[in-house]
Amino acid sequence: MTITHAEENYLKAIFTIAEKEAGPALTNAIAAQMQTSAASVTDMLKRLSDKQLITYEKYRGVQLTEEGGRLATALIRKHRLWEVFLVDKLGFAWDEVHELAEQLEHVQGNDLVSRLDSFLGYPKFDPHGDPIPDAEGRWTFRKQAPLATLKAGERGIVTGVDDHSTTFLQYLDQLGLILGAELELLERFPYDQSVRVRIRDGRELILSDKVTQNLFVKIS
Amino acid sequence: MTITHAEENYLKAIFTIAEKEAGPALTNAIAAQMQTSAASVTDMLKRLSDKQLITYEKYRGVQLTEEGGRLATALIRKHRLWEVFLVDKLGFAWDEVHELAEQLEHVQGNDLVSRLDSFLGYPKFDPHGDPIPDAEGRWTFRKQAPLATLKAGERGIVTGVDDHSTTFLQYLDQLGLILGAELELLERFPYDQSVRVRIRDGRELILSDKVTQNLFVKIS
DNA sequence: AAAAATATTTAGGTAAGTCTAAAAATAAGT
DNA sequence: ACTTATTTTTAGACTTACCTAAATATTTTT
Repeated sequence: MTITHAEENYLKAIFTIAEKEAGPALTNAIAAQMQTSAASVTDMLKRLSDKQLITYEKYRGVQLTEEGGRLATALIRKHRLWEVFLVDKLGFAWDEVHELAEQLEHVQGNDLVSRLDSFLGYPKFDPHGDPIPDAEGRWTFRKQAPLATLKAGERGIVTGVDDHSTTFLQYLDQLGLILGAELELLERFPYDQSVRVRIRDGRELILSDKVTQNLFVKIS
Repeated sequence: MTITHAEENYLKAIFTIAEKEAGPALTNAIAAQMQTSAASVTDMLKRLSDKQLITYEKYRGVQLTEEGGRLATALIRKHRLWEVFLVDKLGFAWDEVHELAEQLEHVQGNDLVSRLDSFLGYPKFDPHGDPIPDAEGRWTFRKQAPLATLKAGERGIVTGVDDHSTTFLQYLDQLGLILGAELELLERFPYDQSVRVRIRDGRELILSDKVTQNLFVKIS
C-alpha cells in the first residue's frame, strides 16, 4: 500500500496535535494545522481510515493506529535529521530550514535515513532542540522547562523553543540566545512578568513574558 | 507560475531526448522515456506549451523554449549534485542513487543548490561521469570516447558510462572498472569485437562489444 | 497513388486532493 | 429544554496527471 505525501503530512499533523492536546485530534484543529478547510480534512480522514492509519468516528475526532503512529514518528525523525543536515552541514540558519525539511522528509528509499543519521553522528536533537526519535521510534527526553519557571538567582542553559516562528528564532539569534547559551536569571519584574538575565559575555537582557514562556532551559 | 514535479520531469525527458537525437522530441520517444502512454504525453505537452516552456506543433514534436531549457538544466544540475552527495557523503554505490536523486531534485528552496554545490566542493562530474552544469547552466565537456574506439596498445582512464543501468554499473564494479580506473587495450578480437584489456593491478579482462560501447574513456 | 502501418491526438473516464456552499450533528447559552 | 452557535460532514465542482479506446495524421510500402 502506497502512502502519498499529503497523507504523510496529515499523519504528522494528527500526531503533533494528539501530543499537544493529549486526546483525539479534532477536524478543525487538523484543518488549522494543515492550513486547509475542514471539508478537505474530513475527506482525508476517510482515506486514512480506509487505510487503517487512523481510527475515525464521525464527529468524534481521530486517533492514530499503531501503524499510523509509526509512520508519523518516522516522518518526524526524517524531518529533524534533515534539519540537522541543513544547519550543521549546509550552514543554514535555524529559522530557514523548516520548509526545506518539509520537502526532504518525503524522500523515500532504502537506507537513506539510517545513512543520513550516521553521517550526522546520530544526533539526538534538531537545531531547535526538539528530540529526534531513533530508528525504532524511541524518544530521548530532556529535563527542560520554560525560562518562565526559573527563579531569581538560578542559572540555565538554552535547550529549545516552543514557538518555532521565524520572527522568534531570529529575535533569539539577535539576542545571542542560541542553543547551548548559558544564562542567569537576575530578577523578575512582577508588573509584567518580564525578567532580567545575564548571559555569558556579561551582557544583561530584558526578556518579555512571551519570550520566557517560549524558551526552554535546562536548570544548571 | 508554479511548475509541478511531473512537468519538471517532462522537461528533463525532453531535454535528454533532444540532446541525444539532436532534433525535436517526438511524442512516442517522450512516452518511452517517461514510461507512460502517448496520450498522457500529448496531454502534458499542451500544458507545457500553455506555460511557454516548450514550442509544440501537433504531430511535429516539441522543443524547449529558453525558459524550458533553463529549468531542465537546473533540474539536471540538482539531480547530479544530489548523486554526488549520496555517493561521496552517504556512501551509496553508484548504481543505488538514481531513484533517490530523482526525488531530491524536486526539492526547492532559496540557496539549497548553491550551498549543496559548495558543500560538495563544486564537483564538475557526477558519480557516473556525467557533467554537472554550473549555476549559469554552463557545461564542462571532456574529451572522452567509448572504449570501443581505442586501438590496441592505447591506454585510457575510465571517465563515464553511456548505459546507466544497475546491472551494467554493478558489473563494472565487479570488474574493478570504476571511474578513474586506468586500462590498456591489449588486443581486439575481430570475431565479435570483444577486447582484452589490462588494468592497473595487472589483471587482464575480456570485455564484450556491448561493454566497450557503453564505457567511456579518456585516451591517455 | 492507394493501402497498410505507424504515430499522434481526441474523447471520455478515474483518483487524489483541494475548494465553497449547504446540510446535519453536537455543544453551549439562556 | 429549547434555541443559538459551533463543529463537522456531505454535495458538487475543479485541477492535475494519469488511463484506454477510438479517431485522425503522417509515413511507409507496394
